[in-house]
Amino acid sequence: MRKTDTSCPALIVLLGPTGVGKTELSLYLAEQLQAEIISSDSRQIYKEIPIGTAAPSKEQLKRVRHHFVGSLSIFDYYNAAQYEQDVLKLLQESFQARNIMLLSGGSMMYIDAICKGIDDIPTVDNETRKSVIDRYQEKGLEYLRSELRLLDPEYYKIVDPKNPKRIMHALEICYMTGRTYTSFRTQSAKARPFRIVKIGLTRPREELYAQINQRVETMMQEGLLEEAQKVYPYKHLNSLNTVGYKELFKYFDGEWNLPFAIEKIKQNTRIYSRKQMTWFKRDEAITWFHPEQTEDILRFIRQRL
RNA sequence: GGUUCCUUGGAUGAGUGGCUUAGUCAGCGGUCUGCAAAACCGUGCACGGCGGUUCGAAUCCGCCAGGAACCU
Repeated sequence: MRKTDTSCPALIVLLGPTGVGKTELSLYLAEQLQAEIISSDSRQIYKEIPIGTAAPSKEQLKRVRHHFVGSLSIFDYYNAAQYEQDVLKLLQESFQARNIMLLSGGSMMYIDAICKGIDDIPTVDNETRKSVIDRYQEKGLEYLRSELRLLDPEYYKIVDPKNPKRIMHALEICYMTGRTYTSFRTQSAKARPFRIVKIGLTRPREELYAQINQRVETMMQEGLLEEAQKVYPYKHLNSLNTVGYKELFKYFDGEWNLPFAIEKIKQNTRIYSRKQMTWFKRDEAITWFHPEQTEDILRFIRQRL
């Protein structure tokens, strides 16, 4: 019954750790399925850093229409909730002309934002953000915790007590809205007006690591160093708190030599890929394939359309 | 040839005669609802070799091996 329900459009989600081979496969699938690609990559979205984020090349972008690749500047503020809104809006329009779209990427939280939704929490304004950061720096984590215990005892009980980011965010919301952070948390997935088919790409660890190491070498040949040099003056930006850049910034700072920095890029990319797998593993809706099983994947998708 | 010093887990690096033996990084596992390629948590692995002293040594002594500095 479900497989013949063509009235409901489908979003194919192609996910997996960095370097596993999503980009190439996504092009093939999109062509076969006549779909457009929505990138779900929190860094490829910035136009100034295509090399180090392994964004699709100009040629690849020509083959299939892409969205959210190079569409922002590193100076823009962006987050998963905005991404959710933007993609939902795009999907609504796209599904009028076609029945299938392909979401491809590895940013765990961005993918979940589309598939499950994010709670409706107001965006934190700059003053609030700054004041909370200041308090943290002046008075420390312990102080923030005691504040949270007062303002939102319920969240205080479950929050990771050593993670400043989580505590600060909860406080930002409390200060800004005068309500508890808990009151915004629904902890439930939102319904979507389209079907979601999740395909995970994976490969044996040695294989993935070899691929990652190789890709870093390629990036260097393609000019990663120059690209990093250009954005070096803005290294404090969150968008540049990114593997491949933060290591080269240390090289520019004179802290590391270049070969060491390159090794670190490889290592940190491997670490990142592992974290991605940790996140994806618990999602039982994902069907896993090796990236070379292209025909199996295509068949799998078609069975569900 | 002589004198002195060093030798700790994959890397780095503290340390004390016993109180199960640091820390950091990597490795491995995990958390995750607003900067997420972020932030955070958990965890295996050792005291160069052989003897001796001692109730007990990685910590003291001897010899051996490897390394460093200085002297003739």
